[in-house]
Amino acid sequence: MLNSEALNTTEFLDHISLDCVIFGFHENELKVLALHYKTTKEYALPGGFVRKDESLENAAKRVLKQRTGLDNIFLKQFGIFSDPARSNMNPAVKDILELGSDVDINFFDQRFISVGFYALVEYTKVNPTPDFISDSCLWINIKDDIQLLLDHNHIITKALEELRVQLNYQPIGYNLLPEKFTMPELQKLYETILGKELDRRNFQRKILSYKILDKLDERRHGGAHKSPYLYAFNLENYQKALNDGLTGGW
Amino acid sequence: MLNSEALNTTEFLDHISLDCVIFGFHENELKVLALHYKTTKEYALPGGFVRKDESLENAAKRVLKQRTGLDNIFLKQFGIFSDPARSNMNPAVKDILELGSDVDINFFDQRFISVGFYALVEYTKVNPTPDFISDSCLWINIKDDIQLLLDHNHIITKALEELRVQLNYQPIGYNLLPEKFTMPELQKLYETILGKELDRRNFQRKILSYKILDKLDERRHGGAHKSPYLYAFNLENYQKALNDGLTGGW
DNA sequence: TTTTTTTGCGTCAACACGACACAATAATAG
DNA sequence: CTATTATTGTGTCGTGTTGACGCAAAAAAA
Repeated sequence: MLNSEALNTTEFLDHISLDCVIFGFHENELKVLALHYKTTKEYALPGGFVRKDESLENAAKRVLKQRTGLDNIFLKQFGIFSDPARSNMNPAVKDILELGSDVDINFFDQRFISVGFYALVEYTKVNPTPDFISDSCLWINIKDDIQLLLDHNHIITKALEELRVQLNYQPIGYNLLPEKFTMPELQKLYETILGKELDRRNFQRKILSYKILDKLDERRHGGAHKSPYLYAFNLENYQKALNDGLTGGW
Repeated sequence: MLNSEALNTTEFLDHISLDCVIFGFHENELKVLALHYKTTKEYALPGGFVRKDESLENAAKRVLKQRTGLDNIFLKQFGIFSDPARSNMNPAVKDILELGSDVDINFFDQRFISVGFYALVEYTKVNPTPDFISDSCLWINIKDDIQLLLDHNHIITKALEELRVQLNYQPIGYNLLPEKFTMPELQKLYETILGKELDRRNFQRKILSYKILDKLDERRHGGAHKSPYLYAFNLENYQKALNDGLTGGW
């Protein structure tokens, strides 16, 4: 089961790792992609190391591609986790030891400074794929407070804080929702990220004022009650809003 | 001139460096602290490496203390610079070679992933102190477009962008201005960071609405024309605004 | 004493925001 | 087939915020 990434630790820079908080939105819940280790049965964030001729961003994209199958996803570096004690007694080392004597245990047992990235992905497009020390790759619900490896819970908390800040000066949603969606769905996404409820009518007025949505002629049928209109993001204006920011302030 | 930091390269983690963009405000100009190398005569940002038992934040604080003499200054990690090509052909290696054969040239000549921090300091309190490969430590004006080492100009640009973002959801000024200051001085600081002019009266109304300023009974005399009132930051409310954010958005 | 520039304080219309009202739907229950 | 019920589309209204600008007071310099 060992793949080439696991064996050739000499390909990687020492001391530097990265962890990805991959956010997905499904059934009105905010979820994060996690791995479940074969041996210690612990949960962990998908992570990886940096090749000696590779940028951090490319390393993160490589990890994301391997765990989700996706390219071109929204990705942002949001923090660094460098407490010297953070990787002491890393139980994942046990998982790696089980994999055989050809594994460079010295590489995995060193101190790592980990760079945190968060990614926004469309839940249904993800094909969760475990790595060589995991038996599964799965979505965990943020609200479930599942205990993760090392400081990974802390990393998720910090990623969510950054995502909330981002919500205030950038549009969000294109990466998390399907192509067509209803206004209540978009609102639920915002409410879930913010952790609080918003007024339905004021939300619609504000989000429409950004001009990043195209109202379609279609409606979503099948649900009970009045069928809502479908919307799609106007990519041109969305991209402009990403670059210029939304509210401005000064 | 070699200090212990220069000699004991084995104390440091490989591949990881940090660079500090230390902002100061003087004579209505935004400045950045830079080093001037002895041999290559190049300008560079103050930087350093991470001890094997030290967090990145503490390493940055150590560098700041050494270059400015200051403790407890505003410090924020704002980006990582990891392009594999960024430290190729580093001319600073030449500077280090000149310092003698007891220098571990292999340490300095490796690939570095550099973590960027920016700091906000009170100009007059800084005691600029060169390091062992520099003959001077000096303030350079951001507008002067002085050519710096490697990607350091790019790092400054990114730091300034982050500072501008910060301006929109956090108060700024306590770390950059003296204890007492006038409203026009505070406005000039904002205008310099933003790179645009603001309406005097609207600026005052908005900044006062944040309740982070105490208006003093003193005025600044000596300048030509009407003497402006002095203000001081209300530290309690300032700290609250730092934690809670200013405008909110959602 | 006059001039010139800056500062303190204020006004007004346009716009944005929070709270809430009401009619139109659409699946479902009777 | 009709009534029910929860949800959605649209609008209003009072309040607060913002941008643009007016004017008199002040203080050094002419």
